[in-house]
Order: sequence, then structure tokens, then C-alpha cells
Amino acid sequence: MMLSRAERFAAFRKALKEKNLKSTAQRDDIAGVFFASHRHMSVDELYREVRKINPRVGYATVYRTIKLLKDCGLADEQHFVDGQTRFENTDAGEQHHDHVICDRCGRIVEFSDEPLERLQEDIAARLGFVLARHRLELYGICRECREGARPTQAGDRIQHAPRARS
Amino acid sequence: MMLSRAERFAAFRKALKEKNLKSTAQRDDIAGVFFASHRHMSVDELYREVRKINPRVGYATVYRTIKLLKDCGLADEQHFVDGQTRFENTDAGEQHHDHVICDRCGRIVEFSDEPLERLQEDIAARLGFVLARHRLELYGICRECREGARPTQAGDRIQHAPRARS
DNA sequence: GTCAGTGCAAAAGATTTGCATGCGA
DNA sequence: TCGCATGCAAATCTTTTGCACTGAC
Repeated sequence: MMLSRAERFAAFRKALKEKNLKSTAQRDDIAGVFFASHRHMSVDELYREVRKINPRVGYATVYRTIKLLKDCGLADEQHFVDGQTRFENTDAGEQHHDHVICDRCGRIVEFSDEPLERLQEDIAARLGFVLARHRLELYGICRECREGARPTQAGDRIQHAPRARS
Repeated sequence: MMLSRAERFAAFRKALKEKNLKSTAQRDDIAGVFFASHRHMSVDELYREVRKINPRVGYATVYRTIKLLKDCGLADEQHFVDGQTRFENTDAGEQHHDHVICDRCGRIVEFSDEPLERLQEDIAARLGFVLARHRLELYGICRECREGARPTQAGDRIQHAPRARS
């Protein structure tokens, strides 16, 4: 279900073709860096990374391309409580997931939980809503930080939790 | 549990005094408008409202005061998916609540659900986290919009849902 | 060859800050 | 009186846009 980097690339190219948009070196470089990253990247991080590979890329193009990726369903915009806008890799077919974020080290762990999804649907229905999507972020302190084994300043390193079940 | 406007005002004054900060006409006007509003206000909306009452208030002061209110626990900063930063009234003692937001008319309904809270704690614990807080937003279409009775362009009007139970 | 794509700089919007002046305690 | 609070404008920061030039198809 999880797309490889190459598959994402192919999906991007295909989407461009379908929209009669052009493939360019800049778009490839930006998408390449974005797909290779497992992090939740800010536009600025993405820009800096891309510049390492291709210093001729402008900030505006990064913005324009990340918007394209969003339209293709390959990038997802996240606004965590720190206010910074970040983008994460998504597959069209990928299952929805939520985030747990450590207040101390900033580590972001993804999870998904069926009973939780169902409960949310229930609650919305009770209030008269038909649910389209949701956003859930849990904030707390991770085990490593609690135990004092201060992890490397992880920033935004992503860890994929084993599929949670209730 | 829900504080009245006057009680919020008193709480604000008290907090200022404790921090050795001054009560001023501007702070009173801004807090007054904010407390009187049941909406999730953007800074700009707050500014415009305050200007109607006291045209001598500057934008910077609104920002500085809303930050004060946040520090006092009387205002809560929200970043919904539309990107706009909004602030809502909170009581220190008030129970945590989440939001359901109608994608069509923008109406925001607040709710809180015990089983949901517990489930979230469980999930976090399973991933090794001790939970401090969370943010949950559900997005969908409300009953009125589904039934075509297009409500007044409600914008951000708040409705308090009857306490949900599972 | 054509027209979309790009870089750059300027614009736009949101928020913060420096500073001289005002005013609460 | 003393120093925090304020208004204004300028400074930041983030994101978007106009425009002339470049390059993909």
C-alpha cells in the first residue's frame, strides 16, 4: 500500500501529464527531495534541501511545486500547534493516520486506530454531521524523554508506529 | 462552571494585578469585546469590533492583549484548516472540548466526549506517551446544509452541543 | 515556435518590535 | 514621579504574484 519513492515519482509524472503540465528539472528535484524525506517538512526545510542539490531553484518554485503535489494528493498540509506549516508524504491509497507529538523532543509518531475512527463517526452523527475527514493530534511526553535518555534533538523525525489496535 | 462575562472580567483584572500589570482602558475594551463574543474570533475581527467602541485602539495593542488573555488562560488559540488563526473564550475550569466544523457553512459546534478522551489516553499510552493534551477537529456537512436549508452565511457562529455521551 | 515554467523582486498579509509619548498606580 | 502601556511605523516572516526570460514539448 505504501508507495516507493519511484512509484511516487511515477505518479507525479503521470498526474502532470494528465493535467497537460510540463515535467521540469526543478519539479523533479523538488519532488525527489520531498519523496525521499520521511519527515514532516516545512517549506523552508524543503527549499534548503533542494538548494543543496540544485542551487538554481527559487523559493517561489518550491511553493508552486508543493502546491502541485498537494493537488495530486501526494503531499498533505499539516498545521501543528507550533504554527509552522509542514507537508508530509501521502499516498492516495494510504490509510488515514493521526499524530502523537512529543512536547519535549518534537518527535512525531504516526498511528491509526479503527475504534477511534468509528467513535468519531458516531459522535459526529449524533450532532447531525456526516463526517468527511478529521484531524487529531495528541501531545505529550514520549518514553525516552520521560526516562531522561534525552534523544538526539530529533526535531521532526518520524517514527511509524506498529498499527495500533484496541 | 461556565464563567459569566463579568466573572471573566474579574479574573482578567485579578490576573493583571497578580502579575503587577496595569489595567487600562484599552485592555478593558479589548477584553470586554472578546468576552462578550461567543464566536471564534480572528485578531482582525476583534480589532474591528473594538474600534467600533474605541477607535483609538491600535492593532499592536490587540495582539498584545490577546496574548495576555492567552497567558491568563482566558483565550485559546485555534488553527483550523482554513489557516486563519482564531481565538476562543476559555475558562480555566472549563472542561476540554473539541470541534465539529461544517465544510459548507462554516458553523462550528463544540462537543466533549468522555469515552473519546479515554480512548485517546489508551492509544497514547500504547505508544509510550503520557498525554498532556490534544486537538481534535471533525470536518463534515451539517444536517441543515445536507437538507438544502442553506442557513444564513453563518461564518463562525458557535453552537454548543448538548453534552455528548457514548 | 509556442506557451507554460522559472527566478527574481516586489507585493501582500500576518505578526512583532522599536521608540517617543501617555497615563495608571 | 516612575515605569509600564500604547500608537504608530517600520521591521519580520511567510506566502503569493507580476514580469521578462527560459526551456519543454
